[in-house]
Amino acid sequence: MPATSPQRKRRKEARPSELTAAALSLFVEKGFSATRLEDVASRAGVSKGTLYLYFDSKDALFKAVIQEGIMPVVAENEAIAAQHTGSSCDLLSKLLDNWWAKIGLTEFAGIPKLMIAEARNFPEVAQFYYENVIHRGRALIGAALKRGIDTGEFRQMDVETAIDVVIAPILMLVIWRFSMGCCQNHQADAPLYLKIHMDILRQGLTQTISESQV
Amino acid sequence: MPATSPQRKRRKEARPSELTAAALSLFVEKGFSATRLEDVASRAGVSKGTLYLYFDSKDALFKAVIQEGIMPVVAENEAIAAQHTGSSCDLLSKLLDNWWAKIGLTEFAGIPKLMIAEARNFPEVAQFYYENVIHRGRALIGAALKRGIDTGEFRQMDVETAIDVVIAPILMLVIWRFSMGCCQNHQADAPLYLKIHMDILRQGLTQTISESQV
DNA sequence: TAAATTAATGACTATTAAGTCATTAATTTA
DNA sequence: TAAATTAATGACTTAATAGTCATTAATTTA
Repeated sequence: MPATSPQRKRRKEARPSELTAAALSLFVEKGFSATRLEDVASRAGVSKGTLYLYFDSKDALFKAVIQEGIMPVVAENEAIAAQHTGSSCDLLSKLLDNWWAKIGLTEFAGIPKLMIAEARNFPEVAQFYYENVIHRGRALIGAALKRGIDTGEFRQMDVETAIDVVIAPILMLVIWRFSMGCCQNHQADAPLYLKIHMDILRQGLTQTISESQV
Repeated sequence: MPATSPQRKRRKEARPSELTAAALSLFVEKGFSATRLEDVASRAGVSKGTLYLYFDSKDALFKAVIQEGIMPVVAENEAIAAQHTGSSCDLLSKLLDNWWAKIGLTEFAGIPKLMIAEARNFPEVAQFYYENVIHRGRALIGAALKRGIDTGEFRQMDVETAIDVVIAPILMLVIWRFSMGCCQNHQADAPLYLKIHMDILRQGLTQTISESQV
């Protein structure tokens, strides 16, 4: 009778999510290219061979991380936008708040930096991320801006370009944290940063009385 | 009498700048880590051994690229700020214009993305870049904002945070071009983008009459 | 409980690239 | 022009790491 637990455990169901969790941590910490699959496996408590039992390649592992953790948040935001009634500025605020809670405050906040860092060297992965996250995210902001212009809440503007101006400071905040952030002692105060960004945007986007009279 | 030119040329003076030029191209194209020094050497028309004759390591080669191409532009902008008379909004515009001409429109535009991508894995390089480029650049924008607040041209704001909001869209523009840009057919229209950014900023930063009366 | 199944292993192959150094050849000096 | 100097070379060493596969052992089925 073996009093000790067996050296190997067979846990077919639990492995994939344990592996994607380990992968997320390491991808965010080291980047995609610099993460060694042996480290992912060992953090998940299995051998490298086991990892390849569940994921065909490093690319496949990464796609699983995105599918599991980020795509559901995009879907949530699409639902928020569909249901929203009220000002367009409030809608922008709501979308930002949800993204901040589910991505900005979690380990997933490291993914935008990772994508920017590795997109060119891993075009297939980049394409997947673009179609499933970026494209849909931009469409959401674009629709909110267009809605505001149509109701007269926002002034006329080139929507595609304004999307970038709206998104950029928020992206930079998380990108910074996972890159150059290590160099400065002064870490940006995120809530204050987001408030100031929304303030500048609110005043910058809003139609002034003189404009509306033209 | 050898009619053919010699197989080897000894060109001690020209090698360093030829090597940094080749390095810049490849660093920007592939990233720091993924660039092979053998490729840098061969693009510069020499062997790998020769590269090591002039630069002790990959890190040293990168530092030379920054020192030669980016630090002079930072110095130019410091001079522009020191000499400026006129509105603070115009000063911001001038600084942006010079940066755009010397960095944004050249191969150096790829460096911000590179730094963000590799800072964590190459902390020594990141520290060098932070001290010599980022810190000085932020100080310039911060001084311009403070000047505007002091004269009453801009409203009261947290300067450190506002610096980020001012810089972020411009950084994202070049970061995008060298990363996810490959995924979308619609390349952002840079001049239009910069104009819209300055417009939103102008209105977003400016003190309104109601605020000044408080 | 014996046989069949399959989850898990880790040694192995193949490849890539940083950095070294003994050798070679262009150029300068005597 | 012969000797001394030094710029340039590229084969070599060393160290990673993605992905494979024959073997092992936990679990299920008969």
